Formats: sequence, structure tokens, C-alpha cells
Amino acid sequence: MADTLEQYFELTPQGSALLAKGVQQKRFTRPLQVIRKGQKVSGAYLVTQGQLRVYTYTPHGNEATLYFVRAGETCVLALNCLFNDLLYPAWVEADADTQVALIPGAIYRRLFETETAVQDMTVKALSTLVFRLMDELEQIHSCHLDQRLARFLVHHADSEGKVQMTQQQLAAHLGTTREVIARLMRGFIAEGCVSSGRGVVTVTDAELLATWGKTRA
Amino acid sequence: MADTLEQYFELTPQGSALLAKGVQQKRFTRPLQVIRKGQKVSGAYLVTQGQLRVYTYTPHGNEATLYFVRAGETCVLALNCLFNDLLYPAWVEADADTQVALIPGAIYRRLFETETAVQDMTVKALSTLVFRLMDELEQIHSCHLDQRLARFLVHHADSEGKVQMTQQQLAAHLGTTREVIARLMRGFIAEGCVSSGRGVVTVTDAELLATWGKTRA
DNA sequence: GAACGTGTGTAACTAAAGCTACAGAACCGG
DNA sequence: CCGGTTCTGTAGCTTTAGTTACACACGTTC
Repeated sequence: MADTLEQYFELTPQGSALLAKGVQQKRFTRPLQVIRKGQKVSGAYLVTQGQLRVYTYTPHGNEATLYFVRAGETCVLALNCLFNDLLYPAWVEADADTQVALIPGAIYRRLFETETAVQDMTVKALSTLVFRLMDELEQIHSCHLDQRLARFLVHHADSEGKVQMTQQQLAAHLGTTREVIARLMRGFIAEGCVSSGRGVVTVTDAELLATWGKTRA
Repeated sequence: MADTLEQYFELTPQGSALLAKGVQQKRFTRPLQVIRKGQKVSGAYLVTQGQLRVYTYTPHGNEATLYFVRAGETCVLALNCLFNDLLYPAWVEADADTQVALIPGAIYRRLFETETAVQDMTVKALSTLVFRLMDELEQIHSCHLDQRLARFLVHHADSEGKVQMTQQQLAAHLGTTREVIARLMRGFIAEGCVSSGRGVVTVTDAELLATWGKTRA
């Protein structure tokens, strides 16, 4: 089991042994809530497969996704809580087919003190999140929803330009409502850079979409 | 000189020597831009007196304050850039009477590897910022400007309830414009929980202000 | 193939925030 | 005490986003 973990950080033999002793594997076969807001955090979450989604709620009950934790990443908020003895400040949901290694807090702290790989990984993870959050904040300050949606679509399109999400889900990611997404989509479709189907949006002109609101007359 | 620094972290003799060799002190007697967006970061900034203000711009040229770096804190963005070789993603301005210790990047990295005090401080600083940013994001999603302003005032009032800022500065902190602040203030003043003067806002009923928008009819 | 659940499309209305423009008060320096 | 500068107060308009309310399309299942 520790094999899957060691592809992510190189440890000294002692560190390895310590890790092997305490780590727990959790597997999710269907979407499931992992952590609730205000819950006490018991350890570091390292995703080995699939992804976790971290989100909060808007005042009207709409979900707003903060970020994803993909394979090879740890949930930084959990790290935060570990180091500062805080309660978890958001909700976390596992996607289908997700596997997570749970490293108990005490063990993680001890690893952090001695293993440079763990130090590096921790700082890198925190740094990355800081930048993502700052970027997000700046965008909210400086872009209208249409630009944010355009950017989101370009960013999340697969190799064929498809984004496999319902409008409801898109709305959740941007902290808005479905109707607004539909309205903005109409604009995109009118310009011919996107087409829409049930549960999927297809980006047909990423170039145009990426510069939405900048090159417009 | 290193004396002022060592009140913030305890180092081993070797660490202390290394630090003393490389650290530079900078003093600002009047507000001054310290870092521009896109600039390369040369080291870690540790504030020993006064404060730094980190901000971006909205698309229409309004400033929006991201956070402050107070005495005893380091600028986390600079740390980030150091560890990830990135360009600085915002602007930084020093207040009047501010003193900053600049620890060159190479030295900071070496200290980080060996000194647990530096590791701790780094992780703590990053963690704190992550929480602040998340909180900020959540508020933008979930509160109207009036609530955010109310909260800001309550938060920044001194022991006498005074907030020594112009409306322009308040606007900058919330990423909005002066006119909007004036409009919201009118609401607060009408309810009698705030009074306004030139360059100062006085909170007279913090209770009411803190619950603004929750207890309103 | 009828009924139901889930997802999309659209229109009209409301609320929030931003923008423009100006009037007047407080402060500062000569 | 006069003129310039900075700050505050107010009004009206525009844009953006959220809300309400429905119609319809697609799929599934019985």
C-alpha cells in the first residue's frame, strides 16, 4: 500500500517505516461527502486516484467550488488545520472512483520535522493554493461572469473540446445560478464558439472563447 | 541588527551566523512602492516595524487590497515566489515608518532546510494567508457590499471605535469605488451606528453594525 | 408509449453595484 | 483670508447579476 504513496515522495527508511505504520487507505466508488464544515481534521489527505472537490455554500444555498484536489495532491486545508489546530472551513466531496490515503496528524507532523521531501511537498502545496486563490480573487474583482465562464470552459475542456457538466454544475463552480449560465451560454452560442447538449458543453472555438470580452466590439 | 530579527525566530548558532551575513535592513519613512507586479523577487521580506500593504488593481484602475503584512510577519507571496521561482503577482506598498529585513533567497532556502523555527514560521505564514483568502472569497460569494463594509469597519475600529481612513481607502480595501462607500455609509448613518468625518469613520454601535443585514427588517 | 425525472431555453422583473457629474465642506499654504 | 487641494455628500443613470416562472426536450422505466 505504501508503494502507491512513495511515488509521490521519497522518504528515508525511517520515514517510510513511520508512514507505513499509520497510513489508512480509503476508497470511494460513488460521490460522497468526506468532510463537513466545522469538522475536526484527523490527518493529511493524499489523493492517489480520482479527485476531491472542496466547496462552500452561497447564502441562498448554491454550492461554490473552491478548488479540486487531484491525484498526487494533498488537501491543503486539511494540512492547515493540522498545523494550526483549526476546524475545517469548507465541505469536501469525493468523486466516483477516488482513492485517498489518510496520514494521521501526529505522524504527518513527525514526518514534516525530519523528511525534506515532506517539507517540500507541504510548502509547494500551500504555495500553489495561495496562488490559485489569489488568482480567483483577482478574477472576481476584475472580470464579469461571462469572462469567468469562458475561461472556465476553455480551462476544463478535454482534448475534443468537451466539458462534461450540467449547467447546474457549471453554476456551482462559479457561485451563480443555472439561469445565468444559460443566458451567458446563449451569447457564446450566438457567436458560434460553443455548442450545448444535455450534460455537456462543447467548445468549438477556444481562441474566440479565451479572448471573450476583450476583442468584442 | 540581527537582534531585532531574533525576537521573531530562535535559530541555532550556525543559522544565526548565516542570517547575519546576508540580511539587509530597509527603512521607509514615507509611503513607497516596494514591489511591482511581475517583478522578480530577491528574498524574503520580514517586517520589523510598521506594515506593508499588498494589493492588485481592478480593471478600471481601482486598487483592491489583498492583505497587510504587519510587524513580525513575512510577505508570503514573496516566500511563494522564492520557493517556486515565480514572478511577484501583485503590488506592495510600505506605510510610513516601516522597517523591513530582506533575507536573500539563497540564504532563506538554506535556513529553511535546517532550522525548524524557519520551517514553522513559513508554514504558519502560508497557512494563515490561505485562511484569510478563503474567508475573503467566501464573503465575496455570500455577502453584499454593505455587509462586507460593516464587517470591515467593525474589524478595523480602534478602541474608541475610530477607523482612520478616507472613503477612497475604504473603497480600495473592498475593491469598489468611493461613491458606493458613501452610499452605504448613508445607510449606516441613518441607522445611527456610525458617524463620518474627514478621513475618519467612527463606529458608535458596533453591535448593530456587526449584525447588519441579518437583523434588518 | 405514457408518465416521470432531469436538464435546457427563454422572458420579464428586481436588486445590487458601478459610473458620471457636480456641489459643498474641511484643510493647507502662502 | 484667498485659492487650491482633498475629501465627503448626493442624484440619476446604466450595467450586471440574481429571481421567478414556465415551456419544452431528452431519457428511463414501467
